[in-house]
Amino acid sequence: MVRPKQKEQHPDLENAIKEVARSQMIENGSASLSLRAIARALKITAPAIYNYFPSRDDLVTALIVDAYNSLGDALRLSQASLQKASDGERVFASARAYRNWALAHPEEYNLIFGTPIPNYHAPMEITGPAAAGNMSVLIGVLHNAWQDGVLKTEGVLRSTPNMIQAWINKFGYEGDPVVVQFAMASWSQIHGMLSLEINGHFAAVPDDVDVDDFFEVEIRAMLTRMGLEGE
Amino acid sequence: MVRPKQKEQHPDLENAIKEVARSQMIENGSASLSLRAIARALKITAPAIYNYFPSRDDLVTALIVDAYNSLGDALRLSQASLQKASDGERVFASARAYRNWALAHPEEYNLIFGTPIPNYHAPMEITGPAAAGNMSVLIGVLHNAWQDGVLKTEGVLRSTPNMIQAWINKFGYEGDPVVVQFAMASWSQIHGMLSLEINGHFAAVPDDVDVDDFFEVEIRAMLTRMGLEGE
DNA sequence: TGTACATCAGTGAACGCGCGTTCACTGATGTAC
DNA sequence: TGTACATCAGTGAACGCGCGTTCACTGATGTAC
Repeated sequence: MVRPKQKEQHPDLENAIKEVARSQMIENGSASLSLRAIARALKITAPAIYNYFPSRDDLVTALIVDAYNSLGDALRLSQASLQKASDGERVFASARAYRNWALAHPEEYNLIFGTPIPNYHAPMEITGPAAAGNMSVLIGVLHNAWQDGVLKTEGVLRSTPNMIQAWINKFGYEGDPVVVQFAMASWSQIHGMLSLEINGHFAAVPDDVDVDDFFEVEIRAMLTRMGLEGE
Repeated sequence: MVRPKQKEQHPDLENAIKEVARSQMIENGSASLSLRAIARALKITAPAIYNYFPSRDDLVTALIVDAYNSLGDALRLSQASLQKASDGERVFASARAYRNWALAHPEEYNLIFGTPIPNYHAPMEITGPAAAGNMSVLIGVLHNAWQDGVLKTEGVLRSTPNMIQAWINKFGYEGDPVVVQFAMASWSQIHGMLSLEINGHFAAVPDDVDVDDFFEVEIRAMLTRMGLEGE
């Protein structure tokens, strides 16, 4: 067999590897990601991948970081076009962007937030900041609302500092801790709905169900709680 | 090597297999469950397992059903001792029971609600009813509150029927659909917090964080929304 | 009570498979002259 | 412009491993007489 010309079939093999890895995660789940299967799909041999990633785990880490950044981009993009919008609209937009990203990239969403991959341990010094970056977008939006004085901070049940303060100590935030609390709460709620939706727990037949409206209603209720009515 | 006396080392091998499977899931994650590893731990040979489970998938299915039932037992147990409690207290108790079960059985929780195991497809006719059974406990608690007339049903944002009605059509419920909506919403919120907590997303150092109070506050806010104040 | 026998849970070898990773290599490419 | 050469991306064989599953078997057990 004639050897194919180098760099012609795959002008950017590193990204091609990640692309194929992503599409194989969609088919078989992220836990069964295989270097040999990726190589087969790209019509190269498995050892060639080692020119780009030192090991399978490094490829997984790269995919995780990409996923965090991709989600972060989507969140930031949702805010970019809303300079004149109300704070409530901004929160709503970020929630929708979060969901739309997750629905468009379910396997990457599970890769980040789902059951950890067996025998893989994410290096916290790499994935930690990437994760916190996304959290910061949500906190930022709520922080704006707080600065605008529209966030409901009085008569609100507050967590004792445990978890909230731990986050602040680690990643830093100057402002009312209730902003972080609300961010965590909103995140939890959004994640809960998405996790159940993506993995088909809202109905016996996964494709049978339209969750859009349920999501909208729940986000609206969340906004009400935070004093950010309407849109 | 002398053959060990049958039925002496493992008087109930079927359950021993499931026990070992559960403990191996805790160590390595449910996705890497292996018949050979289970056999090794039990000091039997792998084919012996086939006397109890026709295939690996059937073992997984049995574990899933067990997990659903175990969770369901915990939920029902939380209600059994509360005959004279308020509706709010009952909802609170079920939420706490849900969380306590999940924290005590994180890998089983992920097995049920986390990323699906690669190359395994749950038979819906078996796992569907098991899942719905647990949902019914939560619906039942809220249904009681509704019958008592304390559930907030006026001025509440309601989902258009899509998803809620699909559930009702499938599993049946006679009463205000808002009860099912609230059940789904509460479930989502609880699941969101637990999924993030169990998989270590609330802090860079998983064991560093006490989520108890955060959980309590969020459940309280949820109760407020549903009109089920106090405890 | 003692003996012959059927049962069937568990064995051990084997099947075909896919995996991550290593290694010496090769040959297309781009560069230096 | 043409030629010699260094580079290094990708190859192909091999490593040791674990997996689910099948199969004919064996021998401890409990039962029937």
